[in-house]
Amino acid sequence: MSDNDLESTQRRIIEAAGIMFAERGFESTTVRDICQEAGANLAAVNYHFGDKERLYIETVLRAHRWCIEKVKLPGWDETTPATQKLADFIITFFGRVLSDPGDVWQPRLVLREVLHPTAACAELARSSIRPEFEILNGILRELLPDDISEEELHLTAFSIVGQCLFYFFADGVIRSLIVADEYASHDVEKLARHVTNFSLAAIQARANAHQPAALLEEVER
Amino acid sequence: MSDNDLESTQRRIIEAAGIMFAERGFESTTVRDICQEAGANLAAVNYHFGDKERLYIETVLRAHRWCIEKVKLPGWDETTPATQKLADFIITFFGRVLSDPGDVWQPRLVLREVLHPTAACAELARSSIRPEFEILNGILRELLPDDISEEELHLTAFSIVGQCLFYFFADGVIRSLIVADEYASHDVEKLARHVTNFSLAAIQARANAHQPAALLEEVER
DNA sequence: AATTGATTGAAACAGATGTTTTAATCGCAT
DNA sequence: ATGCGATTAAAACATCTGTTTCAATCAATT
Repeated sequence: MSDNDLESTQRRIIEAAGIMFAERGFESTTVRDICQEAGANLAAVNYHFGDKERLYIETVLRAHRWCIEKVKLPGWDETTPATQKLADFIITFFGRVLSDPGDVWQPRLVLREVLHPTAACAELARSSIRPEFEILNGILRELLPDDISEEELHLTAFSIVGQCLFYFFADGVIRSLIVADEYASHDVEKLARHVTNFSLAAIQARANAHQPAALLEEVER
Repeated sequence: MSDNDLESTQRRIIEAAGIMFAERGFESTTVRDICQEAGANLAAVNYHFGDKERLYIETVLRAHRWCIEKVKLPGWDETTPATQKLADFIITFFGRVLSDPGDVWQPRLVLREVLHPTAACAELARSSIRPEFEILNGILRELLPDDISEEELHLTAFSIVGQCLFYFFADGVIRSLIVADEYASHDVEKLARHVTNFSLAAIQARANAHQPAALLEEVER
């Protein structure tokens, strides 16, 4: 009954449920499938967790704690350049997006819940995503001109996470658009490098255009 | 019984089904809900369409035809600059992504099917998305250096559509991250302008970096 | 007006799914 | 060994959902 008993029925159920919830969602996953996969009796879910929804909440909470524990940003100090922070942020983000399904299901379940919150976990979804958003905004504030509007800051942040998340939610589309070899060659480092270069180029162009922009207009007149 | 009879039961069922399929997906939408919303009898779906799946296919096919008809790229000629083509592509793409749910459900249903293809419509999803992908690749080939790799071309295309689609699939997240006024101020023109500027800046930086890159390496040695 | 085919309405059916019940079994302290 | 609480097993239950059935109704034609 210990929480750390790797062979306990609860553990096996959480593991099976996590994989299936992450892959097919709450509604499309049946209690029977979970129990069969976990090698447990049909009544085990209700006995150990009360009902299916409480099992789901428990699974999402554990997945969230797992992510906080395992997928961490590296430590920064005051000498770390903002460009490095952005690169770190993006590669960490990709670590979740591209986690192997099946083996590591926790980030996928959390991402699914964040993108399409269940009523039960809506609050967790909000509270888990906001700090990351603020970290990214902080990095971008260092990279962009001081007088940038909050709105443009947010649009820039959305552009970055949008690029990353695309590989998560459009995985099937990507697989059908490019040849198998190219798809297989996608990995965290390569994709993170592309998104970092692409975004930094756009950000630095925006930063450089800030002051000279007025001058250029003068010239054109 | 006419296909254009706006008051026919088929029409009302397709309209109700489209809205609900687009919003909640195939599995989470029940035949009973559709018929109630359409003011039709429970047996109407099976009588007019055979079964629920064939109703779904018919609804997706009509939505797809509607999109081809209504959401079109403007005409280009050989004098149209590639930057303009990219701007056109992005704003057209946003026209689908940000369509008003409820009133205009067709683009959302097609997007949903493209991102998470049902077995029944997988082929349609693939065949409808590939031409758009090739159009975007063509535009990017004009903007990027000639010797760009296919892979980098594709990654750049993914960066652009990823930014656009983010506003589609992460709508709930966005709403919870920014204040209501800012969310309400999002419209097709503004978002398309941001994504276009962001992406063009990144692309042009990449184009300019192409030749000088080797020189810079020389200098560093 | 009568007939015929298409459509609609109401009820029932069959299968799947979450939950509950009740008895059997296991682990362990006494 | 015994008794007891925790766990598991098997079956049944209740509800939901897609589908079918069959009679009633409607619309158009003769």
